[in-house]
Amino acid sequence: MGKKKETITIYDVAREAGVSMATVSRVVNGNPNVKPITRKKVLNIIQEMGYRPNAVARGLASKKTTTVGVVIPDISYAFFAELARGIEDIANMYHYNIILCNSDLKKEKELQLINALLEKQVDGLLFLGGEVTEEHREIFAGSQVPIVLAATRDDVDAKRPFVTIDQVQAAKEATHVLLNEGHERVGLIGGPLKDPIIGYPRFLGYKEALAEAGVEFDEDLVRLGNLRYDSGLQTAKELLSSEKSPTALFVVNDEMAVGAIHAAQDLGKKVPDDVSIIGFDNISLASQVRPLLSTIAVPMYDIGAVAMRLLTKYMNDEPIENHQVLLQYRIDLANSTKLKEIESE
Amino acid sequence: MGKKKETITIYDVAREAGVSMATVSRVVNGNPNVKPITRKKVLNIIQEMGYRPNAVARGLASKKTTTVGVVIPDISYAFFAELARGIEDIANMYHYNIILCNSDLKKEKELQLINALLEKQVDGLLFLGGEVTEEHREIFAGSQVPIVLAATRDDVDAKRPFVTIDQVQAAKEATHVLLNEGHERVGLIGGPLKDPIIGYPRFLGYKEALAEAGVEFDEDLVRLGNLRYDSGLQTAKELLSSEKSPTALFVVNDEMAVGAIHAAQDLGKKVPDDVSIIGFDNISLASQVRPLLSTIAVPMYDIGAVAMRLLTKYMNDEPIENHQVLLQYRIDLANSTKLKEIESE
DNA sequence: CTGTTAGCGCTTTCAT
DNA sequence: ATGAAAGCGCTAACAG
Repeated sequence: MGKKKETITIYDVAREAGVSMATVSRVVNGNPNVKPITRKKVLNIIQEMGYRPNAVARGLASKKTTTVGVVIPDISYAFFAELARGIEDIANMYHYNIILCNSDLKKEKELQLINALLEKQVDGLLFLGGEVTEEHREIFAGSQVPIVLAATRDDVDAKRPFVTIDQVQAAKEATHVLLNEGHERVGLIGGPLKDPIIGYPRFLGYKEALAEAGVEFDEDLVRLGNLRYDSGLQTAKELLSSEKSPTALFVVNDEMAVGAIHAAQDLGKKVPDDVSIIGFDNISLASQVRPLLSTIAVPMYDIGAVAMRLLTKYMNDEPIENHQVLLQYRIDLANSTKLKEIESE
Repeated sequence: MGKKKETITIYDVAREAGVSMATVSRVVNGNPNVKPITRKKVLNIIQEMGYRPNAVARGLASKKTTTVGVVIPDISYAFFAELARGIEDIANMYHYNIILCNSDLKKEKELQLINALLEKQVDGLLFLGGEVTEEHREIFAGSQVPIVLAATRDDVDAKRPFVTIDQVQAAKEATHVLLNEGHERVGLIGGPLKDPIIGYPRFLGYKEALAEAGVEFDEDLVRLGNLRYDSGLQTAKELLSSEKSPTALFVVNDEMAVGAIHAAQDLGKKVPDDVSIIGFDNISLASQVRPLLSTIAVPMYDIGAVAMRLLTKYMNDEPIENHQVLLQYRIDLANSTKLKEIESE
């Protein structure tokens, strides 16, 4: 595997080309202050010798690595994979590479990963999902590099930049879609309530919508899952075969929502005739199920892209208007709900 | 965002602790040749000063970055996301970080990314998907670091390490599942035939199975898609509403296969009663559809994990038995086919 | 067990 | 337009 080949450095190129290291450096970095003929000569030697600049040495000397760290809960989860794609595309566009780390939402792992990334001298950091605790803030504060939150926010540190959507509002609107269909019993399949990013705010939106509609909150119509398909299938089965089975379900993410659709169908119920279901996220699965899932369309790719773009601005000291951005979501009514028009509040 | 803070180095720690840089370095790197009391003192100073080792400087001095490059077609594609998770988990376990790059299977982009990763002095490289061309081989050969292929292989360079499955054989077996049900017209929804990783070998497996069964290959029963759901939906609709509509379909990946299931259902056909369908990959979608999709279960996570583990062996000069590994796949018969027992050849 | 001393390969003033 | 030289922060012999 080609071991042991002596590495050829900028010094070797300089010697062969009969110029100084500085000049080779200028050529490599596209500095215009090089006579065209010199540039050509150097370029030729570089080609001949197969010289490849050492980015680590460059990083040490210039204090820039053109690498950003990305801490993400789980890349195998469709929602985050899509987000990551947005991040990487923009990073690539600005000539950055990303070091991708899965945190599984574990605080200790998050902290350890953030530290490791800072040690690697990333030029910036994107932190996704997971709660921002005091320990996070401490590390963030001690870091020299810009850090942007994506798909989450820090309610304590009011200054921390972020890119996400208004979770509570979106959840409220999703619930209203069902309430507007005239259901008496609108159930909820939620996520863990300690989860400050999904579980809690979407639960809150549900409750607020009920309150606004003057419908009493009924604990018996609520089940909490772990955001995975099986969990949606399971909890929906419970709910739909319970005594006061809801005739409409707000499920806080698509994966569980599709599970809920199948639960209903397995119980012999028609969706949306017997039970209306609305999800949240708009992952591709939402359009790969029958009936097509109505859902809150979260601009996942854009959240990643915008967050990365924001980060590049910090890294290049560009002027920034909005340090904290709430992206628009869309209510995407398909065939798992009855109403076809978007009701505004 | 905490800019401008003077960076504190190993030298500062050494001074404060009244020891040499070398000793601090030893402490930081867990070198046992340090008197416990000295270690403790240094550790305290490190803590007090909030010293964070600079991995870039370390990388330059030690010629090791504990970072590996990963070139992957598209992280937002479930198959690769799962693979990436396997890669990252093992990388993490061995204290490596991964730089993740999407290539979209574009040759030029692949080459450019590989070069960028090598410039960044990654300790190793994982290359997934995409054809390995002569230009790839040239760069690989000129590189100093180990390079392992995952989910693909190089049929020209017989020495290039890889971890994947036997695509042709698996496709053959998938087709046999359908043939064994006694169908006269077994159709194929394939991928691009120029794709040497999925499209071509799985097509080959299909043809070979027909040949073995003494069934004549009929071009009219074949459609090629782009591996995405919509494409499966579309091509299956064509095929199933054509004159000699097949009564069984081998679809070369799950996403298209689920599209095919829905196409059949949209046409009022029952799966598997009117048409049997078998997919390939076993992404989570396969178990999130009704009927549950029968498929070739590819150990995606394991391919990533094993490839990464193999790479660590190269990086640490560990002895290696198998430089090229074909992982086992499983035939996962669910409800989109009729037969419930695995037929061996 | 600890310190000294060279670099690692490149960028970056500062001269010229 | 080009060169000389001083680091960047750390590891790795080599002494002692």
